[in-house]
Amino acid sequence: MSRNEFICDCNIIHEEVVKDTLSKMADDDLFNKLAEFFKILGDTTRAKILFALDQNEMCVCDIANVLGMSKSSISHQLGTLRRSGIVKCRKQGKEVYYMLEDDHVKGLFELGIEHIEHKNNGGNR
Amino acid sequence: MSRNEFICDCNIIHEEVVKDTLSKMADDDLFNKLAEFFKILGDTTRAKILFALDQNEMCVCDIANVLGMSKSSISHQLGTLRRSGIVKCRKQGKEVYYMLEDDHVKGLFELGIEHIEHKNNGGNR
DNA sequence: TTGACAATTGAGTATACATTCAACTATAAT
DNA sequence: ATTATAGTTGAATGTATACTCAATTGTCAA
Repeated sequence: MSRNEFICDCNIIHEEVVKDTLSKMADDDLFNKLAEFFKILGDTTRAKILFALDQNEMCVCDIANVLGMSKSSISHQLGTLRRSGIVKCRKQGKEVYYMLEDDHVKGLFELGIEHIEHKNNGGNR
Repeated sequence: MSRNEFICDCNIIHEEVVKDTLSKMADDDLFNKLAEFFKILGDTTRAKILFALDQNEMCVCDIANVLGMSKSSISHQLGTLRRSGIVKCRKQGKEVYYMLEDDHVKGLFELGIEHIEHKNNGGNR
C-alpha cells in the first residue's frame, strides 16, 4: 500500500491497530484489479448478459433479444466483458457466439445472491 | 425479465435458444440488486476499506490513515457501505468504530482474487 | 462555558461510463 | 456484383459518482 501523508487530514488514534492493518494490506495493484473486476459485474446489463450466457452460448442478436436492448449496446458491453477476460467468443459464418470464459462468475453470483437474500430475510438494516 | 420489443433492433436468430434462456432468466429486481451490490465492491477505495476492516475493526481516522486519504472521503464511503448493509458501526465516546457486517465479503474477495490470479497465470488474454 | 477533536453532511466539480446514433466491416445469398 | 444481415466501432450525450471544501453536530476535557 502506498500512502500519501499530506493528503490524510487527521491523527492516528490507535497506533498499533494502524500499524498492524498496514502490515497486512495487499498491494495497490491487487486492489485496483479487484475493483476493476467487480465494477464489471456491477452493471445490470452486464449481469444479465453473464447470467444469460451461463444458461446458453449465444450470438449477439439473440442476447439483444433476450435483454430487449439494441444490438449496439450489447456489442459494446460484450467488448467490455471480452477485454476483461470474462467472456470469450467464437465466430461462425456471419454470427459471433459468446460464452463464459471464467468459471468464477457463477460462484460470485451465488455469493452475491446469498448476500441479498440474507439482507431481505431479517438481516438488520 | 421485462422486455421492450420496440427497443431491440434485430431479429431473433435462434428461436429455441432465446425462448429457453428467457424462461431461465431471473427477475429484473434481482439483477438490479446484484449489480448494485457488486458496484459497491467495484471501487478501489471501498475495496481497501473492506479489506482493512477484515483485518481490524477501526475508527474513521485510523482508516483514513491506513489508506492515506481524507477523513471526509472515508466517511462518505463508510456511509455508502453502511447504507448497503456491508459494514456496521459502534459509537464509543467521540469515535465511531466500523466493522464488517457481512461475512460474504471475504468469500467474494477470495473468488475475485482467484479470478485475477487465474488470468495472470497463463489464462489466455 | 469554552475549546479541541471525531465524524457527518451537502454542495460543487471533475471524471467515468452506458446508451444512442451513424458509419463501417465482413460474410452469405441471389 | 449487388443486396441483406451480423456485428463492430467512434463520437456524442446524459447520468452517476468520488473526492474536495466548508459548515455542522456530538462528545470530551479544562
